[in-house]
Amino acid sequence: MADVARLAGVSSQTVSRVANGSPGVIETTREQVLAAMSELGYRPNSAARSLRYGRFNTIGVILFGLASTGNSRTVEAIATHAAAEGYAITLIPVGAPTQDNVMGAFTRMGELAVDGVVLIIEVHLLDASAVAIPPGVHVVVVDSDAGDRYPVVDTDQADGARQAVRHLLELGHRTVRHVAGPVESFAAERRAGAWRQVLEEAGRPVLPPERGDWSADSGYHAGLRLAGDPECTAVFAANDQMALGVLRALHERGRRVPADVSVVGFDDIADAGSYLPPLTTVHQDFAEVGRRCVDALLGQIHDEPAGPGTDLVPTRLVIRGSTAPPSGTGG
Amino acid sequence: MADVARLAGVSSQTVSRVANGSPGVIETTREQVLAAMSELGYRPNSAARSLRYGRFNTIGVILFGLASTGNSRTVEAIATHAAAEGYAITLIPVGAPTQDNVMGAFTRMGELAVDGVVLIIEVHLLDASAVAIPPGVHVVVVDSDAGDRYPVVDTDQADGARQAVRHLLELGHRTVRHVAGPVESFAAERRAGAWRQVLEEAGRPVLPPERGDWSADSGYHAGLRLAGDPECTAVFAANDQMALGVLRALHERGRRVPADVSVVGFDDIADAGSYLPPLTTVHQDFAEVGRRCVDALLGQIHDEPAGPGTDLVPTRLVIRGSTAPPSGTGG
DNA sequence: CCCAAGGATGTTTACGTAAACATAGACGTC
DNA sequence: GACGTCTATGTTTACGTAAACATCCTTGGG
Repeated sequence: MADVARLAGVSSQTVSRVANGSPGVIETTREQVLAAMSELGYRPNSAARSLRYGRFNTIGVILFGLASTGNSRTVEAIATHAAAEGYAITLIPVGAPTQDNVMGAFTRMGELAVDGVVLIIEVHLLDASAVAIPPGVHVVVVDSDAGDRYPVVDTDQADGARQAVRHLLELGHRTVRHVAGPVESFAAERRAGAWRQVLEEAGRPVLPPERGDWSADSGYHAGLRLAGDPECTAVFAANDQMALGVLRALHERGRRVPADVSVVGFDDIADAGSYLPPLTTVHQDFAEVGRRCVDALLGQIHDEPAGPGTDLVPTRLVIRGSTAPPSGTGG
Repeated sequence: MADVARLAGVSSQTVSRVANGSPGVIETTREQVLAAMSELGYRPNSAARSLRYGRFNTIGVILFGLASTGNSRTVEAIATHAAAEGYAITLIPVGAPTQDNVMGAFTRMGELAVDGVVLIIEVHLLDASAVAIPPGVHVVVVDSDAGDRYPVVDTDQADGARQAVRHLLELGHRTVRHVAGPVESFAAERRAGAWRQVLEEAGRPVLPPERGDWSADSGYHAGLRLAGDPECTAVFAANDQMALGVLRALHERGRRVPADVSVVGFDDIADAGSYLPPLTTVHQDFAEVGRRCVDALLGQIHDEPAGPGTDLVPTRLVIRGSTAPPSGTGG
């Protein structure tokens, strides 16, 4: 900056004014400064700016991985929306969901140049770790039941699951089997809970859910078990990838979808419409989740008080070709 | 920091020494300082540190979106590996692959607190934009033909495609149809080029490729066109999602896979093994790509000279259930 | 023609940290 | 016991920026 000032024959303060578009710089001077800036390839030092302003204009995102569809799409939405607001995104990956790793992430985050953090990890892991979120760091949590302690933004998991199960019951299925996600996942538990609740309210039998790990492969193995049960005519899988595995298992065992068995997924990932058959599933608006996260965080950063509470983004059932009334045998 | 020093009864320099683990601090003093630090909840200001050191310990990643499987997995690998090296990742999303947007991303990057950048965007867009990478910012490019100007890390697209096409020819197919990715994509062009080359070398007819946009839906439409051609017995899709669409189209048109038509994909995404039938595909090692990006970038940052050149990560054909010799009719 | 007002620009200072240098005390050696 | 040496700690300074304040010049009115 000093070099630019020297070359342009002005003071560094004037350079600063030009760089920030402050008023009070005459046109000819501004042009000289701009010329000097481009000649020297000057670019402002953001570290010095941050030091001066006390802000980083950066949001941290702590997560376990981008592998899961939901995470990567939420992160993308956060990044896009934050960029529009002049904020950058710093990714803080946590290797495996262990206590040590979560602790490590928070330690690192403490040293990180962020004004706020979006947590896309299970908060009970946070509680288990003896690490508190550093005071002064603003937080928004995604996919969690921590609404009593933090501002939470989440898809309305329960309502989505209810729509899925009700759809199957309305088609005439006697009951609905469930392929659940891992117990550690709050979203998985919410979906399973809503599934159970709808069945109980309707007075239908509730068979124990199969348990998967979100992967298509785990869905396949769950599907093989379900395919062995001739009574099973409707399956609600906790995500689309497990639903894909279920479809494969049913196909291999000669059970037609949807003629013999109906299948519903959750997420509405881009590929779901191309499955065999195209998958009926619950659409999640990941972009909206990301957007609300950023808005909530920026609100906090800009000193708007933000207490705990849960902000639920609605879901919508997308009916495709994997669901139909049960065939004659069932009723 | 001054407060900590005052509370511990030492100078700020001693606090700094404790914070950085520098030698020359006696044990009792260190403990006093640590006690004061935790009492006051002190955490170092990374902006000041960056200003002092002239480094940010941060790597920027510029990309179009996380939607594509490859991108999100590469980014995840970059983030993980960078974290292990003490670097954070800043995500710089570019809305759409337009010249303006790319320019904007680079302008923002110029102001960003990064020591280096991984570019996961087509470099010809960069060239088209009248924006140069700011001098002093180190760059590594992924998925590009810019090996003559920048260090490039990439999957060995051509070899992967060759393996796929040769596999189909070796099974006895007369020729292989191709569902290509968008023309703007270097990876798509590389795969298409290798497909054509193998066919020409083998003296087989080269029919015009179908063109998709990576999505399963575009693969579906391409597949519908191919399904209408009874001569078509083997399809090489430029990615797994388009292959999924092709599978669906063939299924709808009553062409069995692999009995009537063999299909090969590219990427080996997690779900590929659960398609109907499980997809034969080319495995890409995204984690390795990410790792090499970080290594190359850190090498540059640490003043190891790094000229242009392309670092290719090998691929591997994964044979599953979607390929077989052509049925009697073909020969 | 002089002075007040206001706009353009320069000067000083502080942000939080750590390197470089300075100091002061302890210890060993002859 | 005096001197050099080493260790623990303190003091000064600079990193690049922008707010706050100071200065200078122009302009217009009396």
